[in-house]
Amino acid sequence: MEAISPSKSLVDKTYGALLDAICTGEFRPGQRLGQDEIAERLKVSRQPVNSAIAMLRAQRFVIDTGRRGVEVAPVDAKLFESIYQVRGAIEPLAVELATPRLSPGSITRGREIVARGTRLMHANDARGVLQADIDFHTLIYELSGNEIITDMMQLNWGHLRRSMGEVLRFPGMTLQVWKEHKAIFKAMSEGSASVAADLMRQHIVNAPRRVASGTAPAESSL
Amino acid sequence: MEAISPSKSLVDKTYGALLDAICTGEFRPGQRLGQDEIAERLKVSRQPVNSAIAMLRAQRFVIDTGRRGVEVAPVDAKLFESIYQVRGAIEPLAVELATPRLSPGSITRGREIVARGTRLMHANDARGVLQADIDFHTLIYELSGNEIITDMMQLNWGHLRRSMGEVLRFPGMTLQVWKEHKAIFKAMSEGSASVAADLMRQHIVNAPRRVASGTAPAESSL
DNA sequence: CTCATGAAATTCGTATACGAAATACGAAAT
DNA sequence: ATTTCGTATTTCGTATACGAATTTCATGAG
Repeated sequence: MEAISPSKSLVDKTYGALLDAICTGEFRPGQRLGQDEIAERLKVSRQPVNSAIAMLRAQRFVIDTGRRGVEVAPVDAKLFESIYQVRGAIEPLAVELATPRLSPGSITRGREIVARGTRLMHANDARGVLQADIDFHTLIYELSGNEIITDMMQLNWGHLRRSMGEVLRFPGMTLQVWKEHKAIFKAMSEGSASVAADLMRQHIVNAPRRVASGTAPAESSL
Repeated sequence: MEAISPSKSLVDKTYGALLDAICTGEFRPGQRLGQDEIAERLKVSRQPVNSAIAMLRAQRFVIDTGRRGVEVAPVDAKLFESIYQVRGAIEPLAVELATPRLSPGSITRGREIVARGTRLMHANDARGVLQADIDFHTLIYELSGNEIITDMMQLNWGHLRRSMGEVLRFPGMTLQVWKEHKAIFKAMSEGSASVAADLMRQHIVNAPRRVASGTAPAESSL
């Protein structure tokens, strides 16, 4: 027998809906979030909306205006940089931990994700590519067996998706990304933990440069 | 004129009270948390309690029983290990980032914390020493200028405080800790970022061993 | 005596209600 | 015309109310 209907609470569903709207850019940075309006749109009462907003505030997806209510946090270049500094430390660790724990099944899964990402990239499906990117890294987090990494990075990907939203219009620039993903996973499959970790380190160093050059070639970058 | 009373919301105050009770061990692991009971004790309605519990659940301080309500999450050795794996990657990074940003004022603050920790340790004030430990590392997080690090580690310290609660009865074992803190901060003050980072790395490697040997000398450790 | 069954009591999730605080708007005074 | 003050309206935070689901306890059958 299986558990029936996960049927999450309205708070969780509201939280998910708001987070998604923020990350996809449906809610613009700086936009004010009115509880009544959200409650009406999602067909729930204000109570779950209030709880969800409290969680989003604790995670810096919305900020207090000091006055009344909250607004969507700005897409902060400084936050983006902070996340990549952290990723530079965490992702190689995740690779190191995950490599000796790879099972045949997870190797298959990883290859599938890489194949899917590569295919969607050639199909210019930017949104699908981003999802595959998230899936690839999340697989490694989970294989690491370190739930703190999984939790932390899931939050961070929420912030990253916001920044990436601006980048989605520049497909093709992710070509190199999936070559690197493939190389990383190959090294992991062969049990070369430290090699894979180094490749991942370089991958994370390269990533923000690609984003910066893709979005604002003239700017001084970050 | 100054701004008066920040006057946090009841949700925040309730969250803080519950988190504190969990971290200090006033609420034992596995203990069921009834909303009515908490609301009555804190003299608030169930509504802020409900919101606060939703946040604590998202942060794994309480877990769903699958049945009714939530209970305090067990103090998990696996979680403890996970946090130290993450700290091993993050703390040296924080030191690297913080070192070139040290101001004369922050150097003074750091020395004060080290002096206080050392003093309280000799006074066998275990709780004060733990607070100084948190203060020391938090200072570095903040000096790093990376708000992601600050946020992540503040959550992790919540979990760590729970494990440490068991260790507080073994003062004296922290003697080496404050020698290392002093050395780390000395290297930082001299601008030797990589040296300080290496010292921090070693500090984090040593820490869980001290805890394990202090609490359960017979056990196989973690 | 043990286990199953059902009703009563708890307790949670969510909706609604209410009071307080802030904003918006208009009128009056300079 | 601009600014200032007062009032009306909006909106949030919190309290209370209500329905659903689960637990508990008692009663009865095996």
